[in-house]
Amino acid sequence: MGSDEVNATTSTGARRSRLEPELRARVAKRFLEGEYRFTRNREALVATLAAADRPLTIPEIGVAARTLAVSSIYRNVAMLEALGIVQGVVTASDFAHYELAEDLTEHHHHHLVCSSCGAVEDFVAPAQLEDSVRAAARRVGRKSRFRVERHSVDFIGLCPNCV
Amino acid sequence: MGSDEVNATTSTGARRSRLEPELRARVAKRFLEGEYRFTRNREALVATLAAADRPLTIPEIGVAARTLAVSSIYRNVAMLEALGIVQGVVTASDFAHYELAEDLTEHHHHHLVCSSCGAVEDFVAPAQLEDSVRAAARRVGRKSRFRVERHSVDFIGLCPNCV
DNA sequence: ATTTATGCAAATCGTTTGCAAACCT
DNA sequence: AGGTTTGCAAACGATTTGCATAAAT
Repeated sequence: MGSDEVNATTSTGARRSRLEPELRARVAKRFLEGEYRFTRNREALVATLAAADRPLTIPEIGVAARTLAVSSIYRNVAMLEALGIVQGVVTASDFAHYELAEDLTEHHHHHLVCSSCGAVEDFVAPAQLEDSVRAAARRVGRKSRFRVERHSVDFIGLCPNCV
Repeated sequence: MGSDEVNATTSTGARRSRLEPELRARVAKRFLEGEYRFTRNREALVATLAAADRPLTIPEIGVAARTLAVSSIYRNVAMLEALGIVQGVVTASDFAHYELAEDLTEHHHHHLVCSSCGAVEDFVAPAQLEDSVRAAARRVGRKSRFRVERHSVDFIGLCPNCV
């Protein structure tokens, strides 16, 4: 079916970069509140996600933090997600994608999802769209028992590589 | 017009119903164009999805079409997706969810996705939201090489069952 | 009669988990 | 020390696939 290649050498932004102090402090705080340790590996994982300009898969994270065992990446990503530091992005890809939570990045955005290869790109929506989405969310909250926590607006189509 | 439905039917909402003739004809046409056979099992599968008011998982489809082997459901759903009859819905659930394609249902809608249990409900968005989304989609088409085919607006949160 | 669809069971592969050694405070 | 974290390998489970049989045209 889907040839779902994740070429990890594409532009994922900076190489093994350090975490900016301010972000580092905020992440460290959440770790300590959760009574977890802020190890070098975990810092590298967060730094990798912070440096990327799009959600990354576990294999992609593994390339950037190659000292870390794959199983540990899975474990850490799950923990980071529980701590609200990382957020999963669902796509049709074989691999799950992860990105930093928005309250850490201060950068509300949405995704362009390729229906062919599952690749994900970020994009920032016009203010008008955000206003409409928020209004609709409030309305759902009024009309049903579903408690809306956040929203996602995805544009699904074909990325440049898939024509 | 005024009623955007947030139908929360019980977990197994689909009854073994027959396919309405008009829809049946349109689906059958696509099968023949694809040189596939419109078997009783496949008709039952489409009927099950048509009768549901939300995207279903493969196990849920299996309950409604219990004569069909699970592997055949997977195979048929994949084929239906390739034919554009069925559309996958990505959630955090362990199971993929599927629904009839929108050009068959004539019923454009979006989803409330439970972040806890992965359940999915349909909801119809206000016209204003749809206008904003379409405008943003056009803008993406202009500003990038990504070819937008469709969009999805999901509200993620907690369903009534998950408090 | 010939081609396609189905059922069954085995294989696949991303992800999870158990456990002993390595690590942090 | 007393705990947590890590690596390794084995386990897990949703989905896929090979092949012989059944059904459709």
